[in-house]
Amino acid sequence: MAKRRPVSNLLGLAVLGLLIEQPMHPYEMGATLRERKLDGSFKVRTGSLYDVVEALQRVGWIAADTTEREGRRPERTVYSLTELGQLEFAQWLDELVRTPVKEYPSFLAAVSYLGALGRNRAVQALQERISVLDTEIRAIQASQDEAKRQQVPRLFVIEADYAAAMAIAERDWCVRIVDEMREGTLTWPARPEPAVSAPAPSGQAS
Amino acid sequence: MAKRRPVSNLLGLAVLGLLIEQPMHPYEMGATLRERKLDGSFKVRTGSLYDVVEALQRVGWIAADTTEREGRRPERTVYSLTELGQLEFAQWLDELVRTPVKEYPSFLAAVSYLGALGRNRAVQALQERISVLDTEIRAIQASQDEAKRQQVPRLFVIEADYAAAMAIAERDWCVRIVDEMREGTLTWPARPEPAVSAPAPSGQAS
DNA sequence: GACTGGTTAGTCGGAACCGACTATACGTGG
DNA sequence: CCACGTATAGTCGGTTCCGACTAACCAGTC
Repeated sequence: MAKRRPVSNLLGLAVLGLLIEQPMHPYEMGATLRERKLDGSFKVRTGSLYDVVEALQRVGWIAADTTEREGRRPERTVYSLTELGQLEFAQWLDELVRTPVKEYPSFLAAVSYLGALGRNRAVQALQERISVLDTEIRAIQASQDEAKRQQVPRLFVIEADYAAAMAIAERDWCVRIVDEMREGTLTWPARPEPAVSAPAPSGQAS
Repeated sequence: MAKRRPVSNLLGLAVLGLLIEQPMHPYEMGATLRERKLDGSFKVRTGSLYDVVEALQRVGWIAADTTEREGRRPERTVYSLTELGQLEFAQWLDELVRTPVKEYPSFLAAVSYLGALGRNRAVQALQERISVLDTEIRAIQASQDEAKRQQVPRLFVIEADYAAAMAIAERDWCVRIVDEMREGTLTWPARPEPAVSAPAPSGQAS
């Protein structure tokens, strides 16, 4: 099998992406990511940023350029992309697009135990989620409209498009489930608590 | 603000959910989760399991019951749900359903830099993803049909329903984007490399 | 001209996470 | 009847992650 990717933190991908344009020091990367709203796609944390930069340097995808210092402020180490890093960036990206990775969103976990909430509570909680999602969706769409008005090329805000599509799909699913619960299509098992699947005829507890 | 949840690992939710039915030792929890296919919703790792169980015990949501031992095999510590744990379980669940949490799926990250792949490579990679997703979707639907044939109540396999809905939405989005790229609705910026958003008329780099 | 709040830049230690490992028991085919 | 694979049950140590902290500088302002 292919050896595991040496830098797994996706923030590393963001770093490589930034360094394509120009050399930067870590703090600037963080600031730039926030400016461009990419902190909605990448979990930008100061600590992780410095760790990931070091890791990228260790494997030779980026290299420390200069270590400037203004006055007596802490040093700023500027990094730039190596040729290897450039190749690996494209490959990493390609692989991320090609191959879906198994992830564990918390709503999936919650849905797995939805039965344990009981019908009424489940319906109420789902309705609340729906209304929150609606708000989020409208916010994304508003910012998309704004981008369009400013003639930002769609490719530059395509991640918001994706985010909106997913949020809408989730909202629709919730709506469908709530409807089914209310119409009685989706029924609760006899006893409200257990989520056992097989009654297991051979008792083996003490 | 509300104090941060003392046990954040979602595997803890799964543990609580299992202990509602009956006391168990950690290894059995892992096995049971796998049997019930809940390892598709929760990231079940031996190490994490024991860590999370200890954490749950520390905060008093579960309690160590007995410490049995058969022959000279390692001890099995059996845990059971406390009353507090029962309440917290429902509350946690409720909150997870009510409130969407910001997450960072890797495809969102990839999409954020999709431009850097270049038109042709992006189209190819997306097509590959579409075909993988199609396979996954068919697999889920097959297992859903099987569950129906065995008359498993829908509530018990509802997480697969959700997973399928999300996968389909993602597939559809990818299809739409590929179409737009091919029809030329979604165009590439002049130079293929940079993903800069604002031209920033005031140069400020050294 | 000292104090306050914000920005720039980065360090550090603890918590969480997870893979690799240990060790016993069981079963079964040659 | 024993070697080998598999199931049972859990430990341990290294890496990753991240929040809280340090520390200098700047710009007002009372």
